Amino acid sequence: MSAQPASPESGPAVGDGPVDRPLLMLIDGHSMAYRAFYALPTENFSTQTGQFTNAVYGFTSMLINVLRDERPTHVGVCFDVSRRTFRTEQYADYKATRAKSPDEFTGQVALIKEVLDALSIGHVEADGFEADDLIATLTTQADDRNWDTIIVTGDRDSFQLIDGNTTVLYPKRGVSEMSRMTPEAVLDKYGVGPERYSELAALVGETSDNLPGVPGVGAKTAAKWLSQFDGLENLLVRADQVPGKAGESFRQHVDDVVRNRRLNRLVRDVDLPIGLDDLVRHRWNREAVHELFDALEFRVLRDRLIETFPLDDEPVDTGFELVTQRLAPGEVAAWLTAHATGGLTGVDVQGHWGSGRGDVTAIALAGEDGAAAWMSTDELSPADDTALADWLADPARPKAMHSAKGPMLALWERGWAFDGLACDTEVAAYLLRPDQRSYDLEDLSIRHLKRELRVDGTDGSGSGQEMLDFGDDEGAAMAAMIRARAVIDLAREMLGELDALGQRSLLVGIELPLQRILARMERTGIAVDNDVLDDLFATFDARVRQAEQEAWDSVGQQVNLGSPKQLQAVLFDQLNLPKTKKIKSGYTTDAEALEGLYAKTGHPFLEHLLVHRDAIKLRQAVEGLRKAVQDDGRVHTTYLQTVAATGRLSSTDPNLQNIPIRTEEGRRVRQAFVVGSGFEGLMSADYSQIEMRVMAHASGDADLIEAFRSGVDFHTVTASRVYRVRSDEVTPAQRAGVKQMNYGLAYGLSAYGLSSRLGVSVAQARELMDDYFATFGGVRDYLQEVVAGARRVGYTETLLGRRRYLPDLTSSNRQRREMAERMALNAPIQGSAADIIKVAMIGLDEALRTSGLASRMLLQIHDELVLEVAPGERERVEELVRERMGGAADLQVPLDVSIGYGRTWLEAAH
DNA sequence: GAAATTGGATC
DNA sequence: CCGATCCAATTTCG
Repeated sequence: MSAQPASPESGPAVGDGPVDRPLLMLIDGHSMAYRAFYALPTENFSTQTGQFTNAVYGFTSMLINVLRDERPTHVGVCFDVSRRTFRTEQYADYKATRAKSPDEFTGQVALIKEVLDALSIGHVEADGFEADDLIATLTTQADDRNWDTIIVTGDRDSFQLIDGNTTVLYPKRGVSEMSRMTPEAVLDKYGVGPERYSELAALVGETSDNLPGVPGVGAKTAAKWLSQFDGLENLLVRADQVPGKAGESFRQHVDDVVRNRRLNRLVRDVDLPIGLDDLVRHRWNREAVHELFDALEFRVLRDRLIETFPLDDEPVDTGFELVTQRLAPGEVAAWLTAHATGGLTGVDVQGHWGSGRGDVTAIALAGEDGAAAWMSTDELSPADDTALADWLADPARPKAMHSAKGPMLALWERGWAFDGLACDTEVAAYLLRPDQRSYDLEDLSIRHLKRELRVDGTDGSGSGQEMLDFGDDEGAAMAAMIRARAVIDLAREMLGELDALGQRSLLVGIELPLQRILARMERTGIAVDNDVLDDLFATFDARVRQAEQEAWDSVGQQVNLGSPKQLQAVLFDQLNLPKTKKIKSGYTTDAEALEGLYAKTGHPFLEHLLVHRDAIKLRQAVEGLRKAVQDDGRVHTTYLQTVAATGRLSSTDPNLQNIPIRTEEGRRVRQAFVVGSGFEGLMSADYSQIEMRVMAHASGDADLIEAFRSGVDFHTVTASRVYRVRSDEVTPAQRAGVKQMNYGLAYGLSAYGLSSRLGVSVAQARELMDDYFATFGGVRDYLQEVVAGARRVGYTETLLGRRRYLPDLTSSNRQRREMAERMALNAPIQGSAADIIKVAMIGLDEALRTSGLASRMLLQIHDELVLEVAPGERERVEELVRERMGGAADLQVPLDVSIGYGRTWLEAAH
C-alpha cells in the first residue's frame, strides 16, 4: 500500500477520504523535516538572504500531498523541544551517537512552524518528551473517542501505536513516497503485529537511538521467539529455555533488552497544552501564506498550494445512511434477492486491474433501500458464487458503477460475465463536464449530492452506527459500501442531468456499449514480433551512437544532445548561430528551428543533431514497446475514455495511438505488430479526410459537398475551384497550399500559421485564405457561426450532442479568448469525427458477433480501426467494416473508408 | 526528490 | 501565433 493517490485504473485506495468519523493526522515535525533536509540538496535551496530552505520546502511539499491524499479533519504537528528528555535522564547514552544537526538545518524548524501558523495548522511540543510521546498521547485520546488516526513519521517507534484505527505513513524514499503501515503491513514486514513491534525492536536494538540489541539476533529470530514464547514478558521469564547460540547471547544481554523496552515505550499521557478539538482544520490565512512564501521565495509551491486547495469548499455536513452487513458464506443469494432485485444497485469492486487483466478481492453492493453488503471473494460458497455470477451477468438487474472498465476486466478474469450496467458515474461526469482533469468519486459526491463519503448520523463518538465485525478489512469495507451507495445517488442525479441536456443516449447508446468493447480490445491485445523489435532497436541504437559521436566531433566536445540547455549554450553562445524563437529558458532547439538553422548555416553539427533526434526517438519508441510485451506475446494498451475533452479516446501504457508512420524508417516499427496465432491477417480500415467531411456536412457548403461527391482527389478539386482552373491544371504548389488550408481550417488556422506552414509571406497566405473563402463561402459562414454560437450559449456541440464548455470565449484576456475560439472551431469537428467512429465500433462489434465471426477489433487510432481476421473471414469482415464504418453517420457527403490487409500492421496500411 | 518544462510521436 | 493526446529526459524548485 502506498500513500500515492490511486491511479485511474487501480482499485480504490483504503482511507480515501473521511469514512464514518473524524480523521486525525499527526505529523512528527522533526522527523519529517530531517527526511526532507537529506532528500533535497541544500545548495539548490536558499533565499537571496542566504537562508537555507530545503527542509522547509520538502516538509511543506509533503504536507500538501498528505493533506490532499488523506483529507484529514484534524491535523497536528509534534516537535521535540531539546535533546534532554526523560530518556536521557534514565540512560545517558540515549541517541548519543546522533550527530549534531548540521548548521544548514538549524533555523529551518522555526520556519516550518511559521508555515504551519500561516496554514492554521496546530503544533505542539512538551519539555522533556519527544515528538513521539506527544503523538502517542494524542493518538490515545483519539482512540478514546473512536476516531481514526494517521501518523506521518520516519520514526519506527510509532509502529507500536498501529491498530485497526491507527495507521502510520512511513517515508520510503524522500518525503513523498510513503508506505502505509497497517497491522497487516507490520506483520508482513517484521513477522509480528504492531502490539509486539516494540518488543521486537528491544531485542534487535535500534542503532539510530544508540540502543544496542542482542548481538546475533535480527528481526527473523526475534519474531520467532516472540511468537514461540508469546511475548517478551514470557521470553524474559523463560530466558533459560531459549535455545542455541542466540539464546546464550540473549541471556548475556537481558539487561539491555529490558532497558530498550523501557525506553522505547511511548508515553501516552503527556500533559499537553492543547486538545484534539484545537486541531480541527481551519481555512488558512491567505495574507500570511503569501507574505511567508514570498519571503521564502516559494513560487511554484505557492501555486501548488493554491491549486490543491482552492477556495475552501463550503462545509458539507451530511453523509450517507446505510444498513451494512458483511456477507458470510451462504448469505449472498438471499441478500441479492432481498436488496438487489428492484431498482439500481451500486457496485464497488475492490482489486487490481490494468493492461487487459485484473483480479477481484472483494465486492461491495448497495441497494436503493439503504442496505449495503460487503463480501470477500475468497469467502464465497459455491452457491454464493453461482448466485453472484448470475446476478452480475443479468442484464435485467440494473447496476451503477464508477469507472467500470477496469473492474470489468477483473470480473472477467474471475470467470464472471458482467451485464446490466445502467450508469457509469465517471463516464457520465465526463459527458457533463468533459474538460475536468479527474473525476474522483468523492469530489463528484460533494459537488452533485452535497454529501461526503461517510456514514451519516455519527457525531464522532461512535454511537448511532452499529459496529459490525468486518475484521481487519473494516475501513476498506465501509469505504467500499459507502462508495457503492454514493454511486446509486450519483447515477440517479447524473442521468437526470443528462436527460435535461438530451445527452442520455450519448451515455447509454454510445459510451457504455463502447466501454465494454474497449475492455475486450484491451484484454485481447495485439501480437508483437520480438525479433523485429530487437532488430529495430539494434539499428536505431547504432544510429544514435554514430550520430552522437559525429555531432561531438564536429564541435570538439561531448555535449548532452538531449539537453536543450546545453544545446543552447553550444549553438548560440559558442557557435554564435542566429537566434531562434524565444522560449522561457532562452531560445528553442526544436526540430523545426534546427532545420531552419541548418538551411541557413549548413553547420554539420546541426545535421548530426537532427539525425540523432530522429534516431533516439525511434529507439525510445521501440524500447517502450519491448517493455510492454506481456507473457502472451501481445501488448495490451489501456484506453482512457474520459480524458480527451473533444470526445476522442486516448491510449496509454503503452500509447498505441502514436506509433510512427510519417517517415519511412519510423514506419518500420509497424512491422513489429503482427497477426496472432490462429488468425490469418491484420486488417486496417480508416476514414479518409473524416474531419473535412464533417465540416462539409456541418457547413452545408454546396461546393465543398460537391467536391467530396465528385470522387476526385479532394485537395486537387478544392484547389481547382479556388484557382478556377480544371483539375488537371492544378499545380503541385497550388494543391499543397490548399491542402494545408483544408487541414488548417478545423484548427482555427491563422494567416500567420498558414504562412509559416507553407513558407510564404503572411500576405500571400492571407490572399490564399481570401480566395478560399470566396469560393467556399459556406465554410467561412459556418466557422464564424460556430464561434458566435458557442459564445452565446457557452458550449459547442457535436453531431450527437456531445458538449464542450468554453467559458474563456468571453475572457478579457486576449490570449485565452483566442485559444478558446480555436477550441470552439476544432471541438465540434474533432468531436463529431470521434462520435462517428464510436458508432462504427459499436455497429461493427455487433455485426461481427451476430455473424458468428471470430475476427475481432484490436486497436482504434482516432480514424482507423485495426482488426485481427480469422482464417477465411477476410471478405465477410471487409464487407461488414465497409458497411458499419461507412454507415456510421448520415452525412451530406459519403464517408469514404479505405481498407488494407496484411500479415503486419505495416503491410495492412494502404 | 518531485514537479515543471521541453521536445516529439500520432490523428 | 494549430486542435487533441502521451511520454522520456532534463531542468527547476529556491
